[in-house]
Amino acid sequence: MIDFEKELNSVQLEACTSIDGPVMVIAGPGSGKTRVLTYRIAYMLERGIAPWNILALTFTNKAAREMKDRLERLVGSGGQKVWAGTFHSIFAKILRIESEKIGYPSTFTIYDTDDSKSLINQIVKEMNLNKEQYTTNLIRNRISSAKSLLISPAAYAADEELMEEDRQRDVPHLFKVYGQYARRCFESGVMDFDDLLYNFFLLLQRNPEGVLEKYRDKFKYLLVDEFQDTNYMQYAILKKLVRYPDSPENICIVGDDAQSIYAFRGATIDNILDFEKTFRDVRVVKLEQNYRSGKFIIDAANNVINNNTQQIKKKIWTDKSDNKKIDVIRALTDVEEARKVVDSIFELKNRAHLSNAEIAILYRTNAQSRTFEEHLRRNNMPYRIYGGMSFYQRKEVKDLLAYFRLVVNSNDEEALRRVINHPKRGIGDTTLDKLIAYARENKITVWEAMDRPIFPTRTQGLLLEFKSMIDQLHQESQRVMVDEIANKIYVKSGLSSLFRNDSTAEGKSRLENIQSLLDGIKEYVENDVLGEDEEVSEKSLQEYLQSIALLTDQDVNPEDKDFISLMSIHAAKGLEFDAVFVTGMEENLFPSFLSMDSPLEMSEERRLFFVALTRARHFLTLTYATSRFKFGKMVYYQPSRFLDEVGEHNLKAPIHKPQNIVYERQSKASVGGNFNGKRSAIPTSDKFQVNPSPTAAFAAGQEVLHPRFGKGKILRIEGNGDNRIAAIRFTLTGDDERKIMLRFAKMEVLA
DNA sequence: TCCGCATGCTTTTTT
DNA sequence: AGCATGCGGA
Repeated sequence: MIDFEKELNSVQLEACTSIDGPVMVIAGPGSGKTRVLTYRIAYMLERGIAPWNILALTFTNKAAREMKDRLERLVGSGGQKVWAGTFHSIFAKILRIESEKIGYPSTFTIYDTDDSKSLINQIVKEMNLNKEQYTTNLIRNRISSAKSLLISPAAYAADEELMEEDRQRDVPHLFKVYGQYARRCFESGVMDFDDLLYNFFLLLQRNPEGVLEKYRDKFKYLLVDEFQDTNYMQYAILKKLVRYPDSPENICIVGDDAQSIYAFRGATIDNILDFEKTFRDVRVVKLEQNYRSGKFIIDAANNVINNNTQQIKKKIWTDKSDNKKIDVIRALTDVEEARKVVDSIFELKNRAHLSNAEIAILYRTNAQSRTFEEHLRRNNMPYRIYGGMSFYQRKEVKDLLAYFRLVVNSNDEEALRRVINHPKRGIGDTTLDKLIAYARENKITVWEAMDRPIFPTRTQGLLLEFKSMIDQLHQESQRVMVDEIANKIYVKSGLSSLFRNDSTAEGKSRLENIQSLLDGIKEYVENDVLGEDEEVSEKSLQEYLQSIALLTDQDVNPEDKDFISLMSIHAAKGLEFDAVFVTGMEENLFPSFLSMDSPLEMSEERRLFFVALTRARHFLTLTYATSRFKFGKMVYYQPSRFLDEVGEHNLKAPIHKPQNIVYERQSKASVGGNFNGKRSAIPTSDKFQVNPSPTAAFAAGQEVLHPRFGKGKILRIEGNGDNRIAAIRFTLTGDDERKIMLRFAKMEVLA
């Protein structure tokens, strides 16, 4: 029996025991959020709720694992039966069971970001579009944003506003790329990361009585962690599961609007605001007591976040007497910054006896890790960089995995393209292009095209040889254990002899990586991790692939645990360390130059800084350099505005302000391109805070505020009923007028 | 078809 | 400064 009253403070207790009906827990940093989540589940189990009726969703595998571990410690093995995992992994698991209902094979494979990009490039090439305009990232971001707003290719093409945006960006045919991309994924039996959510939504949408009812009935209690990071689509899925006539609406969302740092990825704070409106009688619990950081850190964090206007009112506080002030280190260059940080780490270790594992170096962009890495290595200090290339993204690992994928799902086009001529077997680009073109013309998959007699005998022979090898392996994979088939694929593919004949240093390290991949598979097979549910128990190659497709580098556990952590602030969310260095505190770097002319993006940067500050338990150091190398060139920087917001009384010493330096104005890159992306004077993401007025309220002559275009004047109104269109002249956009469909627009009448 | 070298481009943040 | 891409030669 757990003594809930003893182990929780009164607010935490309330959050844990209010298990019926909708609950919103606003949890400040370090307020015992994970504790609440796990104790809440434990409480439910004690009350006799079956573990398989509980669904707990997180964003990262790490958070899910931590929740499961702590739950197990609390309630024993019964906790394993709770459905706890990331949005992506849980939905993937269900999709695998129900895939046929949306026309997918149960053997569907998953495209990672690189595969998606590669397919997009392929399509752009096939459509003869100019790739200077149709850049991969732009297209990918647009497609991804569309999906997270549940906009299908057809709906995209029909959406005048999106089409207008694409014309503005000089990519009027983007909708066709989206259509082709979606079709190709579907026909290849693959899903990208977004599809795992998007298709799950479709699954529920299209099968109201079969599937939707089943899962509504199954998941009687929902818990959602980091709710502030959910996007429209994720929230829509949650509502599907919880909102229906006579639903008990047992959903508990946990989040903190002050820690919302993924708006760029489509996460929207509106979800938190909407939650209270959508669900009736929401019980709101605010966890404000911080058990993590010293009082100067807490005060600094509060000072910083108070510079943001829009937020749910709360103030984090601590009763800790920790009296260590925040240190600020100024350096002349990025190299000196790294040196001083390393010096400071030495000092901390000596003076406060910290172990490496209790120290973290954080930065805004991953590129900044390099100098720190060099200095740490030079000083023989163990470190680990998160957010670089994950193990599974290494070329040699991906190559072998691509073979696995092809064996599981022979229609996986990207896997095929990757391995068909690796190792070299005389099937070059020309052949491959022809094959793909033929498949498209005849509306068959590339795999099916391979045994059509369209090539000279020699090429045909090579193709057939390859095809029958994969076919054979596929047959075998049905009978044999995963580790055995994995080894067989490694040998039969020719990769094994390729590596064995490579005696260079890189070759050796590649071989080591392959070996540890194969070892990992063996471990996977032997490790009898019970599936969360009896429905999925048999271990297939497909299941293995699915389990690793969703892993990030944070999920690979190193042998030696005592290392200094280097990571982006985004990656640090949810973590805490005794000593934290927040580096690169410079204007245009943090806050990023990309956020400079948008108040909304600036507040996100500030929330990011808030997250950075609150990672620290005792020692917090902010560092900045007045110059650093960028693309081989020296660039000068000014100290970040955020340094001033911390409050001087929280600092060990006042900030040294450099004088008489001419700062270079940075230019903006024109990449980006999700709906939050930006380019030219016309913003493409919401930049203005708007209180939408009802559609009927608009009339000619009014001054209005549009979330993206800013202030404008309504020249006239055209059409009527649902199709009323306002012709508006916006100050910002510079053109004569813009037509806005009032039914969709979220505009506010100002005067 | 394959390999080597020159060129130009990069930088948010990530499940 | 480093990496991917593209082009030309074998």
